[in-house]
Amino acid sequence: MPELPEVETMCRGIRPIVGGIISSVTVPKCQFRPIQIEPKIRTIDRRLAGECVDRVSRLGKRVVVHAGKWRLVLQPKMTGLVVIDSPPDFEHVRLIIELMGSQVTRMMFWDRRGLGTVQLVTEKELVSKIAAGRLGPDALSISANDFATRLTATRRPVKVALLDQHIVAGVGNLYASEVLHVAKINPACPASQLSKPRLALLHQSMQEILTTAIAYEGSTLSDGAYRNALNNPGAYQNAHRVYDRENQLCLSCSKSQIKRIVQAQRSTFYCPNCQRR
DNA sequence: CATATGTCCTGAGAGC
DNA sequence: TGCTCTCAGGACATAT
Repeated sequence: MPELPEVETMCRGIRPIVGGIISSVTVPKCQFRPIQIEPKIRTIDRRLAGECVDRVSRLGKRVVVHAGKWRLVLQPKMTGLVVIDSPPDFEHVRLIIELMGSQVTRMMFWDRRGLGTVQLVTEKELVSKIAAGRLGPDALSISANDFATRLTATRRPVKVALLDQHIVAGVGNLYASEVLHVAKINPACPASQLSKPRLALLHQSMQEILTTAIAYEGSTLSDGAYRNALNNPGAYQNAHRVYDRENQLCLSCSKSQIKRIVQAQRSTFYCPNCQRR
């Protein structure tokens, strides 16, 4: 479940490709259903071959590789990884970029479940097709005021609102639970009913947790799927206070057990004592 | 328009 | 042991 911290770690991990000249972009033979790639791989290869990788950036939960006028947009979704040279295995490698003249000569998109996508677009299309109307401001840089305005515009439960990328981009299921626990806010509380001080605290908790999780290189869960670009696990899972801790004692109050509920068909974990309505 | 639900996919783990 | 079933959730499509 790569979310903002995991995707940011991937971006940082593949930065050594910057300065390299792309020699080829290919899809390896694969026993699984191919992932969604737009346009056809042959077109992508033709357009990118010979282009220099100028920069790598993150757009919400997507990795963007800048090469000349082109933007290669990699969306890991559930189990996708962007790695330099050491994927967890080779059977789930979905895309290979070969490079010349950079510190590293290969970058791969690996995806076990194959829900991830790859798109090649121009800067203009990056905005019109992907960012505009689909992605709110980035969770790391959104101001407290903007965050409060956007979040309180919906009556949905605050946990569900945090997952909506139109409102704020980058928060996913795991960090939404973590952030609400630190801010001591009940996940079922309608976003529109949050008080000013609570919104300010939520904003602060969100940015603190995401920043810390980046420093820890993200969370690797029990399935072990998430890895950084060098195939090493993250460390933030050791700092989780509620996620995947159902029936375990709350680390803050030591009085209640962590509860799991389902909201919008996703698990939410919270402490009924610390996060009262 | 706002909100809710269904869908895609593979592999891990539960239960029999 | 080996089978079948359920579940994990990001983001979009479709329904209400």
